[in-house]
Amino acid sequence: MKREPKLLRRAFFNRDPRIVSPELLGKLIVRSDGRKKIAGRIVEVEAYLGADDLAAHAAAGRTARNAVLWGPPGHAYIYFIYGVHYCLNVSCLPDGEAGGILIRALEPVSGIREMAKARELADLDPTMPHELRKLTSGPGRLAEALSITRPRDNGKDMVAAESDLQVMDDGYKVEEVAVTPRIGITKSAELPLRYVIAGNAFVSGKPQRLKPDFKKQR
DNA sequence: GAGGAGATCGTCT
DNA sequence: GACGATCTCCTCT
Repeated sequence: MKREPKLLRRAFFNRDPRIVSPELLGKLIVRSDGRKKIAGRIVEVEAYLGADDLAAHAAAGRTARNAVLWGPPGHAYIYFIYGVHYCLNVSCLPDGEAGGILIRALEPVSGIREMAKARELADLDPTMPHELRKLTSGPGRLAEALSITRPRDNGKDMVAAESDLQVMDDGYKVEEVAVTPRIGITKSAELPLRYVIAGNAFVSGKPQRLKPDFKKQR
């Protein structure tokens, strides 16, 4: 099933975020740190649109802060929030049109020790599922785990071969996508623009109660 | 287990 | 000068 990860093409992101979001689930975010690869599988995203979407940073028009959202597709838009956290988005749509996808949660795939160190959870036990969740189950958490910051990564091309922050496809197939309203916003809060891999344990928020018929996934 | 508050700063009004 | 696409810790039940 899975194969050697391949870089996504820019054309993948040159579409409406609502189209790209569900397809982005199951792909890998890969941080190259020297020889080390730190990777996580995308299990939760939110689409943010342009002027019509009041919750989007692009809604107020183009500013120095959100310029990446208006630029070419496949680039990293990193913003700083609550004076504490960074969050990672990938720009969508062609140069001149605003749109992006917030990466809200990852399932750790490789470099778990490095993630734990970056999160200052050095004594975390990677064999305990509820401990692993603390690494990347939330936008602020995953940015910290991958050492993503605005000064370092904003505007970075995520589909360039030489980039140290990339989006890749290893052939993983998502079985079921669930769609819900977005989290933590007040404007346009009713729009169903949050996409998650149904039943995945690394989705942010309170751990989902597993249904009795839930088949443990591999 | 649930709920609330504090942290802390860039960005825009 | 206000506030935000969040997380953690603390208190109360």
